[in-house]
Amino acid sequence: MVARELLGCFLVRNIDDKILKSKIVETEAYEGPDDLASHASRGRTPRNEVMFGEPGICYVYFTYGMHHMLNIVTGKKDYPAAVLIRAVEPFFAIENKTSARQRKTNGPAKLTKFLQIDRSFNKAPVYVKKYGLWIENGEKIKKSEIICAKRIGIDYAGKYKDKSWRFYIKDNNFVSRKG
DNA sequence: TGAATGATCACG
DNA sequence: GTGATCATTCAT
Repeated sequence: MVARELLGCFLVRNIDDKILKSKIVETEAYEGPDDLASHASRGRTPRNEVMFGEPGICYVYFTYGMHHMLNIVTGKKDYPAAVLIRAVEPFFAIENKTSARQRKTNGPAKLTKFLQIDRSFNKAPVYVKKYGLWIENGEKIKKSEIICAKRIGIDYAGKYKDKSWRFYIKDNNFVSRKG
Protein backbone atom coordinates (compact mmCIF):
# COMPACT_ATOMS: atom_id res chain seq x y z
CA MET A 1 0.00 0.00 0.00
CA VAL A 2 1.33 3.40 -0.97
CA ALA A 3 0.51 4.99 2.37
CA ARG A 4 3.22 2.86 3.98
CA GLU A 5 5.75 3.53 1.23
CA LEU A 6 5.38 7.28 1.69
CA LEU A 7 6.56 7.06 5.30
CA GLY A 8 10.18 8.17 5.38
CA CYS A 9 9.97 9.89 2.01
CA PHE A 10 10.82 13.57 1.79
CA LEU A 11 8.20 16.19 1.08
CA VAL A 12 10.07 19.13 -0.41
CA ARG A 13 8.76 22.69 -0.72
CA ASN A 14 10.49 25.48 -2.59
CA ILE A 15 9.46 28.93 -1.36
CA ASP A 16 11.30 31.75 -3.14
CA ASP A 17 14.31 29.45 -3.68
CA LYS A 18 14.37 28.39 -0.07
CA ILE A 19 14.26 24.61 0.03
CA LEU A 20 12.21 23.22 2.91
CA LYS A 21 12.68 19.46 3.15
CA SER A 22 10.53 17.42 5.52
CA LYS A 23 10.24 13.72 6.23
CA ILE A 24 6.77 12.21 6.05
CA VAL A 25 6.03 10.50 9.36
CA GLU A 26 2.26 9.98 9.33
CA THR A 27 -0.28 9.20 6.59
CA GLU A 28 -3.85 8.01 6.12
CA ALA A 29 -5.23 6.02 3.19
CA TYR A 30 -8.54 6.76 1.49
CA GLU A 31 -9.16 3.76 -0.66
CA GLY A 32 -11.65 3.32 -3.46
CA PRO A 33 -15.20 4.40 -4.30
CA ASP A 34 -16.73 2.39 -1.43
CA ASP A 35 -14.71 4.01 1.37
CA LEU A 36 -17.36 6.11 3.10
CA ALA A 37 -14.68 8.28 4.65
CA SER A 38 -13.43 9.34 1.23
CA HIS A 39 -14.82 12.31 -0.63
CA ALA A 40 -14.99 10.02 -3.65
CA SER A 41 -17.59 7.74 -2.02
CA ARG A 42 -20.36 10.12 -3.01
CA GLY A 43 -19.39 10.14 -6.65
CA ARG A 44 -17.29 12.30 -8.85
CA THR A 45 -17.58 16.05 -8.27
CA PRO A 46 -15.61 19.09 -9.41
CA ARG A 47 -13.72 19.03 -6.11
CA ASN A 48 -12.64 15.40 -6.03
CA GLU A 49 -12.24 14.71 -9.75
CA VAL A 50 -8.46 14.73 -9.36
CA MET A 51 -8.79 11.53 -7.30
CA PHE A 52 -10.22 9.83 -10.36
CA GLY A 53 -7.24 10.83 -12.46
CA GLU A 54 -3.65 9.61 -12.69
CA PRO A 55 -1.64 8.71 -9.56
CA GLY A 56 1.13 10.96 -8.26
CA ILE A 57 -0.99 14.11 -8.36
CA CYS A 58 -1.71 16.45 -5.44
CA TYR A 59 -5.26 16.69 -4.11
CA VAL A 60 -5.47 19.80 -1.97
CA TYR A 61 -8.74 21.03 -0.51
CA PHE A 62 -10.02 23.52 2.03
CA THR A 63 -12.23 22.48 4.95
CA TYR A 64 -13.72 23.73 8.22
CA GLY A 65 -13.48 27.23 6.79
CA MET A 66 -9.86 27.51 7.85
CA HIS A 67 -7.75 24.49 6.96
CA HIS A 68 -6.04 23.09 3.90
CA MET A 69 -5.33 19.35 3.50
CA LEU A 70 -2.64 17.77 1.36
CA ASN A 71 -3.22 14.40 -0.29
CA ILE A 72 -1.36 12.39 -2.90
CA VAL A 73 -3.50 10.53 -5.43
CA THR A 74 -2.49 6.87 -5.53
CA GLY A 75 -5.17 4.98 -7.46
CA LYS A 76 -4.94 4.26 -11.16
CA LYS A 77 -7.03 6.33 -13.53
CA ASP A 78 -10.77 6.06 -12.77
CA TYR A 79 -10.10 4.41 -9.39
CA PRO A 80 -10.34 7.07 -6.65
CA ALA A 81 -7.74 6.56 -3.94
CA ALA A 82 -5.46 8.98 -2.14
CA VAL A 83 -3.16 9.31 0.84
CA LEU A 84 -3.58 12.17 3.31
CA ILE A 85 -0.29 13.54 4.62
CA ARG A 86 -1.01 13.97 8.35
CA ALA A 87 2.38 14.89 9.77
CA VAL A 88 5.97 15.59 8.71
CA GLU A 89 9.29 16.12 10.47
CA PRO A 90 11.17 19.24 9.29
CA PHE A 91 14.66 18.53 7.98
CA PHE A 92 15.74 22.15 7.75
CA ALA A 93 16.71 24.80 10.25
CA ILE A 94 13.85 26.42 12.10
CA GLU A 95 14.47 29.55 14.09
CA ASN A 96 12.25 28.64 17.00
CA LYS A 97 13.04 26.40 19.91
CA THR A 98 12.66 22.65 19.74
CA SER A 99 9.41 22.59 21.68
CA ALA A 100 7.77 25.01 19.27
CA ARG A 101 9.31 23.16 16.35
CA GLN A 102 7.43 19.98 17.05
CA ARG A 103 4.15 21.83 17.07
CA LYS A 104 4.56 23.26 13.57
CA THR A 105 3.93 20.20 11.47
CA ASN A 106 2.28 17.55 13.69
CA GLY A 107 -1.16 17.76 12.09
CA PRO A 108 -2.56 17.75 8.56
CA ALA A 109 -3.76 21.34 8.65
CA LYS A 110 -0.71 22.58 10.52
CA LEU A 111 1.81 21.29 8.03
CA THR A 112 0.01 22.87 5.09
CA LYS A 113 -0.07 26.18 6.90
CA PHE A 114 3.60 25.97 7.83
CA LEU A 115 4.69 24.98 4.33
CA GLN A 116 2.29 27.45 2.72
CA ILE A 117 0.41 24.82 0.77
CA ASP A 118 -2.98 25.86 -0.59
CA ARG A 119 -5.37 24.96 -3.38
CA SER A 120 -3.02 26.36 -6.00
CA PHE A 121 -1.16 23.04 -5.66
CA ASN A 122 -4.26 21.02 -6.48
CA LYS A 123 -3.62 18.85 -9.56
CA ALA A 124 0.15 19.47 -9.45
CA PRO A 125 2.26 16.31 -10.00
CA VAL A 126 4.57 15.50 -7.08
CA TYR A 127 7.32 14.06 -9.29
CA VAL A 128 7.98 17.43 -10.97
CA LYS A 129 9.90 20.18 -9.19
CA LYS A 130 8.65 23.12 -11.21
CA TYR A 131 5.55 23.67 -9.07
CA GLY A 132 7.59 24.11 -5.89
CA LEU A 133 6.26 20.99 -4.16
CA TRP A 134 7.54 17.50 -4.78
CA ILE A 135 8.41 14.18 -3.15
CA GLU A 136 11.83 12.51 -3.02
CA ASN A 137 12.79 9.01 -1.96
CA GLY A 138 13.98 9.06 1.62
CA GLU A 139 14.71 6.72 4.47
CA LYS A 140 13.57 3.14 4.20
CA ILE A 141 11.33 2.50 7.18
CA LYS A 142 11.43 -0.99 8.64
CA LYS A 143 8.13 -2.83 8.91
CA SER A 144 8.60 -3.12 12.65
CA GLU A 145 8.81 0.68 12.84
CA ILE A 146 5.45 1.28 11.15
CA ILE A 147 2.37 1.49 13.36
CA CYS A 148 -1.15 0.91 12.01
CA ALA A 149 -4.08 2.68 13.65
CA LYS A 150 -7.62 3.78 13.05
CA ARG A 151 -8.17 6.91 11.04
CA ILE A 152 -9.07 10.20 12.68
CA GLY A 153 -11.93 12.66 12.32
CA ILE A 154 -14.24 10.49 10.21
CA ASP A 155 -16.92 9.35 12.67
CA TYR A 156 -19.54 9.74 9.94
CA ALA A 157 -18.02 6.92 7.87
CA GLY A 158 -20.00 4.01 9.30
CA LYS A 159 -18.19 0.71 9.22
CA TYR A 160 -15.25 2.32 7.42
CA LYS A 161 -14.39 4.53 10.37
CA ASP A 162 -12.73 1.64 12.17
CA LYS A 163 -10.44 0.62 9.30
CA SER A 164 -6.81 0.76 10.38
CA TRP A 165 -5.65 2.80 7.43
CA ARG A 166 -3.57 5.31 9.33
CA PHE A 167 0.16 4.74 9.45
CA TYR A 168 2.95 6.44 11.35
CA ILE A 169 6.55 5.91 12.31
CA LYS A 170 7.04 4.40 15.74
CA ASP A 171 8.38 6.68 18.47
CA ASN A 172 8.50 9.69 16.17
CA ASN A 173 7.92 12.94 18.02
CA PHE A 174 6.14 14.64 15.14
CA VAL A 175 3.07 12.44 14.70
CA SER A 176 -0.24 14.15 15.34
CA ARG A 177 -1.75 14.41 18.78
CA LYS A 178 -4.99 12.46 18.84
CA GLY A 179 -3.29 9.16 18.14
C1' DT B 1 -16.88 20.23 24.53
C1' DG B 2 -17.57 23.77 21.37
C1' DA B 3 -16.53 27.81 18.44
C1' DA B 4 -14.30 29.51 14.41
C1' DT B 5 -15.32 29.99 9.40
C1' DG B 6 -16.07 29.28 4.26
C1' DA B 7 -15.93 26.04 0.26
C1' DT B 8 -18.66 22.43 -1.38
C1' DC B 9 -22.66 19.74 -2.43
C1' DA B 10 -27.56 18.38 -2.73
C1' DC B 11 -31.69 20.29 -3.17
C1' DG B 12 -35.25 21.75 -6.80
C1' DG C 1 -30.67 30.76 -4.50
C1' DT C 2 -30.61 28.01 0.70
C1' DG C 3 -28.91 25.02 4.38
C1' DA C 4 -26.14 21.20 6.17
C1' DT C 5 -21.81 19.39 6.48
C1' DC C 6 -16.90 19.00 7.15
C1' DA C 7 -10.17 13.92 6.24
C1' DT C 8 -9.13 20.35 12.07
C1' DT C 9 -7.33 23.13 15.59
C1' DC C 10 -7.26 25.60 19.80
C1' DA C 11 -9.13 27.40 23.90
C1' DT C 12 -12.57 26.71 27.61
